[in-house]
Amino acid sequence: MDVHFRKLRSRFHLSPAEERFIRDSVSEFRTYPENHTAIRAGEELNHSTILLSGFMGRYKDLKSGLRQITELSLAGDWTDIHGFTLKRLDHDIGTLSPCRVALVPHERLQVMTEAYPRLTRVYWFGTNLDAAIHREWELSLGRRPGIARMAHFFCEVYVRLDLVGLVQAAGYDLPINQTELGECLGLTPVHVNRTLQQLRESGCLDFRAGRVTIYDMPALMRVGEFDPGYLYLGPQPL
Amino acid sequence: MDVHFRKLRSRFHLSPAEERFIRDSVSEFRTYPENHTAIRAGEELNHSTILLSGFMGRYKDLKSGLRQITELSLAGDWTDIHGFTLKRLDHDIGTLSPCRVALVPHERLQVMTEAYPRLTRVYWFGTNLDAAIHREWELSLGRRPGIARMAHFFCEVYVRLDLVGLVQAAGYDLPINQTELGECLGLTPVHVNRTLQQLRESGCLDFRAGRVTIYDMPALMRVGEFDPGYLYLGPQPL
DNA sequence: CGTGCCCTTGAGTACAATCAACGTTCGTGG
DNA sequence: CCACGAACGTTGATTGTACTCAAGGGCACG
Repeated sequence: MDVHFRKLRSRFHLSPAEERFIRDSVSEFRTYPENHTAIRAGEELNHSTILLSGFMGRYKDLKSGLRQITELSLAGDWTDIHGFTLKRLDHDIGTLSPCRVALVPHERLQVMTEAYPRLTRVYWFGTNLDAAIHREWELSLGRRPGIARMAHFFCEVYVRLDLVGLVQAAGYDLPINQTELGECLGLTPVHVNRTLQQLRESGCLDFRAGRVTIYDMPALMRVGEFDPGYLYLGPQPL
Repeated sequence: MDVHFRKLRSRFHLSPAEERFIRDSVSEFRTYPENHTAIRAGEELNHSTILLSGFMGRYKDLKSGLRQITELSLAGDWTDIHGFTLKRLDHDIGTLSPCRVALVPHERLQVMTEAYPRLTRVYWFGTNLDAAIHREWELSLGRRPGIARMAHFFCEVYVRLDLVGLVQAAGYDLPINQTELGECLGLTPVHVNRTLQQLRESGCLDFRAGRVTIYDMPALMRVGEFDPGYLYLGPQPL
């Protein structure tokens, strides 16, 4: 759970009572294998999930089989706290790697909204941050060319992983394949491959075998026109 | 304000006290002209806005001048309640037509989170619904071909306007031009024009002079692969 | 040592962008 | 009242980014 509080504390001060309330709210820990669908669209929900380690994603599919990942969940994130108010999701949630999660019953979140208004606002902020990430991806998918979209994506994941100490000197682990990367970027696997080669040749970045190596972050940010404002980093007023 | 409560009541029961609290929270009514930027990205916020009539949008821009509209706000919607927790936005908010709005100070929303937990959950639901719409647009922008994207868009607006009685027999008013439609769909104006012609020729729909006329809704839904599940229509558990 | 998964490459295609011009409508001012 | 300009819509020609189809290569694992 520490990774969750670490992420929270990067933006907000939490009282001991608030932190204790959340710690005491976990009803169960689980481990999921790679490529496991944890929640299916439409299914009735009575708990939400905190991702402790690994990578999960939100998936939406077309009948044609084409699939879009609409957001990546990283260690420390709620994967589905929006399910607390929505009660069923409009998308699947699945793992991209083996994952460890903590489950929190919705009754506890209900109690939270009644007894811990500040904590409620903190988590409301969290879902609004998710929406901000969705919007940035809409901009990428709608308007950025493939290479900028990809560069922007790697910048975002860099910054978000850095929040929880998962960035090392020259890069980070991202255990997904090129097809899944394409599902994030709205590109076919073949085109992902060719675009990756462009980024490699430009000397910005390498991505292979689930490992991102960044050679030139400023250049990468320039290519992706990356501005982290939408991630609301650092202490927030609230 | 009635249009706002009408939309709320389509999904939730509101107590008289809750409704009164919101009515009493409006500090000001305003009228904006067409094409007015009401909120700029990054600007510090101390109120949120309910759209009473007209059409507004959330805009994100690239340096190149390309622009993406990430969501449309319709009469009855909060345009920026996410600003309550975020305190500044990652996008501009502007009008697509002349608009009438009601402003609610953030102090009142703060009080709401402390005294009206159920109302808080209702509005939290609202921002989660916004995120669901963002996700559906990500799917459109990333994976649907232009014509399906456009058909899907017109279906969504149809359903959302219908909620507040703004759909007439054969269609609805949508006072935007082809360039703005392209900014919603991630298409250039020229391509929007050609795609519209395809929809016209197929007999599904006509869009001209700010008016959408639907000739064959089932066909339109088929073209856009539209399933309204993501709009969480009808009474919600919460 | 296959077999399957993933990555890579090549050739051809297509959807959508770009560039450029022209038409229509409408409001405004001479 | 007509001329003009601006905004918007339409069309044609051309280009290019990204997709499709197809095949081959590397590597891990049973």
